[in-house]
Amino acid sequence: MPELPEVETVRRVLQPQIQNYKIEEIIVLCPDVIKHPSAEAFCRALRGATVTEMTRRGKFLRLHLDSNATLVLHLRMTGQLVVTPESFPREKHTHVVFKLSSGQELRYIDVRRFGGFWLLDDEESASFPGMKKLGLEPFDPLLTAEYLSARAGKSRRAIKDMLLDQAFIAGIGNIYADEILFYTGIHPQRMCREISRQEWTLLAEAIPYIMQWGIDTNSVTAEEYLRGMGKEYRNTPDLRVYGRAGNPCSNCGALLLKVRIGGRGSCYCPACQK
DNA sequence: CTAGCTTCCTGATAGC
DNA sequence: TGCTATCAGGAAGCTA
Repeated sequence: MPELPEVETVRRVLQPQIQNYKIEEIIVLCPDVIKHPSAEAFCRALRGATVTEMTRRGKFLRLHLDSNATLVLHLRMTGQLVVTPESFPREKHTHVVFKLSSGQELRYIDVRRFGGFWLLDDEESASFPGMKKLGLEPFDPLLTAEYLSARAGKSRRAIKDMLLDQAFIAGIGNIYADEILFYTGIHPQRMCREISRQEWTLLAEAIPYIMQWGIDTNSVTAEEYLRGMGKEYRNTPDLRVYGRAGNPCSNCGALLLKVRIGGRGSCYCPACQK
């Protein structure tokens, strides 16, 4: 599932391939993925618009247009966004195709169809519920031990659950939440109110560090990205705990455990994480 | 405020 | 081989 580092990778790869090109035609193969407005109005409003910039906020991607509107996209679990030559065979779960003035196609592929698009005018953008309540970006200098403990320090929620809360910090998903907690030596089930000042400081440092590490290890060329059809943008071999339950901890050799926290599988080292 | 559940969806995998 | 059951999960919406 794409989290902030993967979404950032998509942005970096695709921005040069869509920036300053016009969307000449839109083909909606599965109207379900158009969340706002209707598929018809979506196509009508987008046709002829030029993409001026591509940005990211949390796990959302935004295509800024020259028409005072923004195309917002969330990949959720299995969404993929790729730019391909027109002649490329269409993947099975291709739901939207944007024909660009470059002659290429921007395609949205999503096996589980959890993701989707919102086309918002400036007014709607400002009040868009999905983005309005997002917390700080991991790289925001305001993300300090003070911010973290002020926002979460009194909560009885598990720290793992809190890290996944997009209103707390934007962009952390299940994989990197586990990695951040392993890095800081904090047990995922610890209540936020039991987290010490020193540990909040550690978290404030680990959150941007692990996110940057994710971006760095995910780095791919446009060719590699296209070869994987927008999937091969993550280097999982380097993950320390996620998906490794039952295997020895890379730090101490103890067997990694898996528990459910807030309905999500959580891997951790019982020896390294207190 | 919070915990806990359900919903959306398909593919991979396990068990028989 | 082929069936069914289970699981994976981001985020919203709901109840208690």
